[in-house]
Amino acid sequence: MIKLRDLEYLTAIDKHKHFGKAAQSCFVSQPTLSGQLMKLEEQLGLQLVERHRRNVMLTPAGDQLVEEARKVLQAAGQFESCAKALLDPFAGDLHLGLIPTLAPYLLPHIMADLNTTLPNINFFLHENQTKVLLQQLDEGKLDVLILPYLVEMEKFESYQLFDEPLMLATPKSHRLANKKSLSLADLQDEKILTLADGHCLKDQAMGYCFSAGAKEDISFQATSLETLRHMVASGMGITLLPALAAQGNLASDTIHYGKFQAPVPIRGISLVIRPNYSRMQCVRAIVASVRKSLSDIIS
Amino acid sequence: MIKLRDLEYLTAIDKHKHFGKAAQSCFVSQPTLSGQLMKLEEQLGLQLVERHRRNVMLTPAGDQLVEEARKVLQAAGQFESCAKALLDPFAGDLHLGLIPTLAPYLLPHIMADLNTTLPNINFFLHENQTKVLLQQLDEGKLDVLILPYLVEMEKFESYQLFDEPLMLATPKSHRLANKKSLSLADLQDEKILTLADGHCLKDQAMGYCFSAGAKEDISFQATSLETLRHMVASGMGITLLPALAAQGNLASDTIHYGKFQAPVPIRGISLVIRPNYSRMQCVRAIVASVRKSLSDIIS
DNA sequence: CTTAATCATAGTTAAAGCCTATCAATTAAT
DNA sequence: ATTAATTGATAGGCTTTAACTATGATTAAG
Repeated sequence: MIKLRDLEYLTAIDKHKHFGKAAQSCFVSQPTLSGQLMKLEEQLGLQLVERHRRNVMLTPAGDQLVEEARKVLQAAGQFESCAKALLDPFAGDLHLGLIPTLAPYLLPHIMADLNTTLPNINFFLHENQTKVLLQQLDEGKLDVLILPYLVEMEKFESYQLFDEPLMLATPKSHRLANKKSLSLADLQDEKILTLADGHCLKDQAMGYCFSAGAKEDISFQATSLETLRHMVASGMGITLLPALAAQGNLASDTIHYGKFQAPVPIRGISLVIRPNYSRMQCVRAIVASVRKSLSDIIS
Repeated sequence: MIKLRDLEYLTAIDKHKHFGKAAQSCFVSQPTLSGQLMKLEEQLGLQLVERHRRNVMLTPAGDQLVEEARKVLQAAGQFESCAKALLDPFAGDLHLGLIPTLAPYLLPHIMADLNTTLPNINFFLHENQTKVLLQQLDEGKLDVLILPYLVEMEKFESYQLFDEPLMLATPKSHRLANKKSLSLADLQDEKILTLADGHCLKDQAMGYCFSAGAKEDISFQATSLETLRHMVASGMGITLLPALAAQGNLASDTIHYGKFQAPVPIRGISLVIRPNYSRMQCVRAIVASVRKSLSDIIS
């Protein structure tokens, strides 16, 4: 295998037409350059340089190969400068995965600061259900997930970002809408509207509801939080909504969002990465930025 | 300095996503590849590979650098295949220098066989006076000269090709035109037309003439053999012409070309190269070809 | 719980690259 | 003409490094 150093020696000889000077320009001794060049010639099986006492010149073969050598060295230089540019840990593309019940309500609160804090990171946003996101994270298609933490993620590395309370969304006219102090126990025997299977919010919300003695309304399953919200607004039932979704879009005339007393049902939003993920500095910056952005909103 | 082998390891990892298989494809042991790759990462200061037990993947930086690495390796491959192509000693460009009093009369006799014998050599022909040719040979602008040998060429390497007799060119009406047996002594007291200074033929021809007791006609100097020939044809005098020039273009009605008896004046045509010239096999083939071509013509 | 797979580590060896010192050949100068 | 300087090649020794084998640690799967 050709060595890049040898190509440097060759181009140096071409430039200086003088072994001593060429060696100096390569910061090696003259015998070193002389020897390496001879080895290269032997390896290629052809003479590259005509040696004369007073006068060194390249053979036609040497001339052609110097051209090729320059191309190789240029490519190598590009490799190195590319590596140098990549050295900035706070630059490059970053694929962020979020779940549908979080993305549209969270992103408006965090992207501004993320883009300010990490101006050289290009964020690509991917919205998918937890299972898909984990798969893609594992495959390397995604770099970072932001979603509710589940035990099945223990093989990954995760950072707690914030706890998002779940609120009770009811029609204004509902008996629970005007209750002074609301607790999970109040849900007993209520029928709860839910999202479709696959949304982790459904499992979490229904977990709380079941333990409170409420039941799932199996007559309909919403495919998104917004349809769910519309169903509540049109009086078809009540449901648990994440605080960010409740806060953002009030639909205030028709829906009442009730805060629970302690113990408040929550979902713990975490940032998840592969263990050994290469851009930890970047991850830490994201964690800090999101926590900061959320500290003002979740009180 | 980056090493090409490391780039191969990197691309192999990208291809196989598996250290063992990648190592196998590079014909090294897995620890070797593992270690070299780690060194490369350390050297660049950035992580290229995410290592997991079950799953190896490139970091975004690694992904980009694999692209660069491929370009470098491709350039290196081109270098090597170019060297391979140059391995054929009977291929490539060859710059041949000749003097004006020889080129137009010799080339028609030798080029056909040269092109047949060395089909992959591209001959570039350069016509100049001896002094210029020697300078250009020394500078490497020319590879091979074909010209009359002079002692000042002893620092070069030379191969005798053939002896070209000099003939006496006279008008048909000249007293020497019809002489049965012609010798140099017959030139005594004749005035000889000559070429301009700088043409080595002038010096050689006049050397013979002077020692025979002839004189130079200083009233005019021809800039080429053809003008010289025309001057003879128009009766302005006599001159010595090289046999090849006499043979080719007879101008037979008006000029008589006389052969000298022994000692025949000649110029010894040699092939001259730099000592240590790299393409000796090619040179030997040229020498053989020219000698063969000329053996039929100079008898 | 054990087995297999996979990447990292440790220790060793062989080769390669580099250095200093010196030689040989040539040119330039006294 | 002899000496001094230049220049590329050679010799011998040192250091680095790339390679190997053997082994360890961790995880996934049977």
